[in-house]
Amino acid sequence: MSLPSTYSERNCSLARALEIVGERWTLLIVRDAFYGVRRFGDFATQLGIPRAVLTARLKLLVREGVLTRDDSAGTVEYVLTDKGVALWPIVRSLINWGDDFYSPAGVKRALRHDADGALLDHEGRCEKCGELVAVGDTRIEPGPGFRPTGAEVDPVSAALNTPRRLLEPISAARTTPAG
Amino acid sequence: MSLPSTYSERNCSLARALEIVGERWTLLIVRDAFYGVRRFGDFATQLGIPRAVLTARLKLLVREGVLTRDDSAGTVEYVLTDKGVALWPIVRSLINWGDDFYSPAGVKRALRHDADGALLDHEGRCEKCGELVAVGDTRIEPGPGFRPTGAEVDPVSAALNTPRRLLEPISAARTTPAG
DNA sequence: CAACTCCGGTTCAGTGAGCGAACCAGCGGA
DNA sequence: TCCGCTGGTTCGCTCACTGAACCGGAGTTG
Repeated sequence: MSLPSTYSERNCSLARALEIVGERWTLLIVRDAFYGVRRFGDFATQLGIPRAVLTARLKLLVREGVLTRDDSAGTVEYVLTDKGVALWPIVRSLINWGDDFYSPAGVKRALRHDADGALLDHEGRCEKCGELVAVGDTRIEPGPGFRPTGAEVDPVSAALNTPRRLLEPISAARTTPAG
Repeated sequence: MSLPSTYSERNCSLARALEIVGERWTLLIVRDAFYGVRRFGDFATQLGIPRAVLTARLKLLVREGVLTRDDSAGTVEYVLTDKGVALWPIVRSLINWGDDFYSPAGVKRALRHDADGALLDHEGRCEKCGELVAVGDTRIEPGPGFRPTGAEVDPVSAALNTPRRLLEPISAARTTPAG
């Protein structure tokens, strides 16, 4: 959020957190990272974000240790660190609030415990086994409020609208097209 | 966040939520509302936000049903609605993340179950009784990471740095000064 | 009733961030 | 050698944020 560095209320961790993830687009980038997006171009097309802004946000997130920039595999990959994964409760509660108040037809994307397929409650617990479900054990899939746009021919969008586990890279969907 | 209204990814409740609470300053205003701030001038001085921006944010939050503007008591009061109180998990998880990664000396403000004085865990449960603590039953007080700035002579700041329950208005602290 | 104060705003010029579209460079194949 | 893919950078334009001054109604005081 780049509040003035002489920000008066240093004693609030909320302000500190917002300096990192409070800027425009940043949490949407993080969300896509949870969904498995890892490549610059995929973030750009999925979000429709200006590429210069995307560059700036990715740089900030890497500098702050939320993402790592992995260059070793020939293609650049941006992957969530543990610190980034720790943002999941924030992302989840924002999704829940949006679903509760702006999606009368039901949740747009349902979160399930991958092990037993049961839905998660608002605290992130499995409604069947009561377990606190880890991010990697969470499956996401279109819910009753989902509205297919019909124009998702690109493999990345198609992969994102298919039931899959969080953090699982979608790169596979690109290199091995569905057809 | 005022994403372009033709925002491509309508199927994400996160984007919808960020259109309301993702703009600069908005979540800080909501946080202060949880802390008991209700008056225009108090928001302005506590946050150091430009008054024109504060006007715009309050208007948006009232229009969206997060706050109500109560004019009946002679003075204008902005109070959280149920929809606004439902933002608490978002605010709490942001505070937790900020404390975890940017406050090595410990939490800046501790959240406790007012009934038994025990701390809350990251899910908002009382560590002693295990109960999911409602917002109004939460007490907030300076924690080990708190750094007194020493210059808080105004009664509002003083009240905010004193153990007190969430949502309890600080108006009392203004009309009945401590001395 | 006039002067003063408090308070919730509005106005306004200056600036910086976001925007979109074009451009650039390295690399791997054909 | 040419081509296309990919991860960026460059560059005007616009618009929201900034800070400081100003405004007007409601008490209140002499």
